[in-house]
Amino acid sequence: MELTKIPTLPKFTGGESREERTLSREPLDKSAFKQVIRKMNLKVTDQRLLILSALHEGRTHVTAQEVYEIVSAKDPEIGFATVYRFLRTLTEHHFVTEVRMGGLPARYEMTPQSHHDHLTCVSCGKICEFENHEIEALQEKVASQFGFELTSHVLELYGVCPDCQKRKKAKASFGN
Amino acid sequence: MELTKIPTLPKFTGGESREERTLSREPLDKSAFKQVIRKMNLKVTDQRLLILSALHEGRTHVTAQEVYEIVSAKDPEIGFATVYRFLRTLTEHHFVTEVRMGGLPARYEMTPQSHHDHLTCVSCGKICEFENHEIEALQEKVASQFGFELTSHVLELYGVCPDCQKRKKAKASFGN
DNA sequence: CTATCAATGAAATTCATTTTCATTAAAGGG
DNA sequence: CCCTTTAATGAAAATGAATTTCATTGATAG
Repeated sequence: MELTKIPTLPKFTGGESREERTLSREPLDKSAFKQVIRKMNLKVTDQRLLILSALHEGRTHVTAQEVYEIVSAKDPEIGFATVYRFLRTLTEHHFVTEVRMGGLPARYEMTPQSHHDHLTCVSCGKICEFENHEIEALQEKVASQFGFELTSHVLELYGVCPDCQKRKKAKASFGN
Repeated sequence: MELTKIPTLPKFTGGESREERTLSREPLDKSAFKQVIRKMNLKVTDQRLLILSALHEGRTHVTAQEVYEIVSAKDPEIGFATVYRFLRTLTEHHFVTEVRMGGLPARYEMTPQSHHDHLTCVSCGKICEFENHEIEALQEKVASQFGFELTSHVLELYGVCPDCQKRKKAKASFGN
């Protein structure tokens, strides 16, 4: 029986301030980014290198606007459309994954090596990532029962995080 | 062990033309719609009754634009904003469920009595509905492991439907 | 029947996203 | 290294869904 993978400290990637963890990936140098761009048959430009490094070093789940602000700090000449276009291209080539919730602006993250889904607090916006092979297996099973070849899925759980549960209880008792 | 519920005929709700099945609910009369509106502490208007009947009789997963066109046919005076506003209100009160896929316009359906998730064909847009209690149970488990109280979830599976698989194979062999 | 206040319709607005187009610059061959 | 080709860029305009505004209309309680 496969167990749900639970990190020793829940990966709360965010909080009231919408801060998220910074990624601690192995440092990818410029030439690695160039490889990525060349794999897509695109020309290597400073703008694209900047965007990739922003995605790589920055926090996960950034909006296009946020990426634009990050790269603008290093090169004020860079255009918004360039960021948008490249994010779309990266998404189409699956180097980046687009996450959309409700009608909010799309958020982007480097496509994670190990697939994960999201558990989001409806009260404060915290995002926990999780991975559950049992659920994945059942999804495959459902698809195959309908004769589908599964290509991808979106699983977003919404709930109230422990902190917000406490906060609500505190407020409730204060109110009485 | 709970089995995935599979209808005798897969509920293919759509096809190339984006047609979807019409619902065969027990006929709700006007007074039932009035009840729904009154439950929300809203005033009963002809427009709202029209919108409800369009949602009830029409196909599932309609866009606001489609609802507008349906009700326009019966009452050309009706405004787009009225449709939008009422769909939002219905959604907030959980009488209607909003489904968003990618950046496409939101689609609405009467909130299903038995919860179901969607299996969508990325090639032709067909939507199959399914229900899997094992997956639901595992979702609860994951949430509780993070200390969350689960309030809702979105599970969308994407794949290639049997028809499109055949079509692609046919095209491939024709090409050689 | 009348007053009150929500609901409506038309149009304007917002905001994310996408496209246009003139200019700039990457990459490959000489 | 220079030139040519063609893609990439940046600014601005365009698009399109969603939302809001506001003057008018109409539902409902008394």
